Amino acid sequence: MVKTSFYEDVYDVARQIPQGHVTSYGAIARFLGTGGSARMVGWAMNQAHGKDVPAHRVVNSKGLLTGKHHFGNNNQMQQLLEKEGISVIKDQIQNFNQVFWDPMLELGL
DNA sequence: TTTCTGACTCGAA
DNA sequence: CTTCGAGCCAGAA
Repeated sequence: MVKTSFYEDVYDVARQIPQGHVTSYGAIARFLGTGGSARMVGWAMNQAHGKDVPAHRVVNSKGLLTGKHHFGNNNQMQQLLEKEGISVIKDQIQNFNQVFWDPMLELGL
């Protein structure tokens, strides 16, 4: 795997998130080896607009839709997630541990 | 080079 | 419940 920029690594992982599943910024950050630079992942997602990156499948460690405000409408992120079979109530993903997808388990296997 | 910022995370009060 | 501080790091100006 050719390492280019931090962003491409983030996008690459995000694109591999299965439909109906989500992961956290921190999980991606740890997988990339950047450790606690979860902020960078979120920042990368900010630029993910216009790319094939399902940013709506990336939430914070609590399963909260912290970045929903960047999807345009306040409820677009939730709509997308529910469309994939994920229940979201008040920005909180239900059954979070059941829909959580850890890149370490799939890509780092 | 320095400074600032951020869709984070954890712990503490 | 809320608020705060500190750690963390890539990129832009």
